[in-house]
Amino acid sequence: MKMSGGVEWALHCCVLLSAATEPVAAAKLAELHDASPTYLAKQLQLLSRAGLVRSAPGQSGGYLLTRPATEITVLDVVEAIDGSQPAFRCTEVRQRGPMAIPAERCDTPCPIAQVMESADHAWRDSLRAVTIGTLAATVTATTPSELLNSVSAWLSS
Amino acid sequence: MKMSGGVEWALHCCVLLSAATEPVAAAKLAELHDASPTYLAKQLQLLSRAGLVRSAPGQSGGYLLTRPATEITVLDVVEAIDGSQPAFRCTEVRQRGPMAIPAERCDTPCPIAQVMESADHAWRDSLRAVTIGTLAATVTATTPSELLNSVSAWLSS
DNA sequence: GGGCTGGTACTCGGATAAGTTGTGTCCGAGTGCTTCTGG
DNA sequence: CCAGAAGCACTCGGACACAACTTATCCGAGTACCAGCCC
Repeated sequence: MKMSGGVEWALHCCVLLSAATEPVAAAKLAELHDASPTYLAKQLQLLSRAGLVRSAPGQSGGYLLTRPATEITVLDVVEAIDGSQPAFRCTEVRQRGPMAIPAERCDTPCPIAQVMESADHAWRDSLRAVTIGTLAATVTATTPSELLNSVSAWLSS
Repeated sequence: MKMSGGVEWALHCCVLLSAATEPVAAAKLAELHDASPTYLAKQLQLLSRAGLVRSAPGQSGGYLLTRPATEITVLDVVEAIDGSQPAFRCTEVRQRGPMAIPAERCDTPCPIAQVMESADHAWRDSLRAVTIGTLAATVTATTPSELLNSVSAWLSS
């Protein structure tokens, strides 16, 4: 039960991109977060496939959000990186072994799977309630403005 | 983001053990669930270490629940098998890279970690709300009594 | 006949190998900027 | 001086190795039951 480590980097990138007006190259994002440039590039490609960011090729290219940050939920990013499949997958143990229950008598779903699905929904709802915009607002509120300015200045360099 | 497959087997075993009065051997549980005997044995050992089940050695030994099924939550089983660590672990990206924020200025927790922790709590709360007893009651209510009887008869054989 | 002792067969427990998924990396295709040349 | 086109440097994109973890397995230690023996 371990989430991909790339999720954290992807979220940080999205928060940063929400404050950027020009495309930011993957290499810059990687250097800023002290991450593997090539590996973070892979995560950005996943975000691009999910339609959350748009890549701008060329010399002064990079990545940019496709939507306003307030319309991108944390769940969107998590599912883009980590996949949208639930953590628990019922293998229908009931229908296996010497005491197997025939499939036609399994009209009700396995209660274990139900519990897991319910928990998964609760988790996803919690992540869906927060947007990248919310995160960015919290960051700007709790970080000294001088630091924010130095970061944007570093990005332009 | 994938949970250990052993969780499902462990939960099924606990539900079955909640209805057992005599110790049930790991080999029987494995055969009933059509699982690897040795691998399921490992899961049972994890449950034993967590104090959820008690092993009875000897010729007619096996496993038995240590507490009433109504006092064992699904979360207990999940954490016993899959570990109690949260799926997301904050690596404090803020304190890394050229624009690192000094640790002494990080008085507020990373908002990303906060969101993830909140979602994790929601997930755990959902799993904690259901006990093995609840699951067992659902199973007995939705399964024909003849099948339940044949299972207990098979266990005694 | 009852109690004790030794043997045995069964159980669990930890230490030990393969498969699969994440992690990290590399090089090729494509595009926008720059510069040089010609009018 | 301006327009056009070629060159170039930078970008992203997908295909390729490495590592960690989950999965699966084996063999050894320990214990309750059972049979035999002694009292």
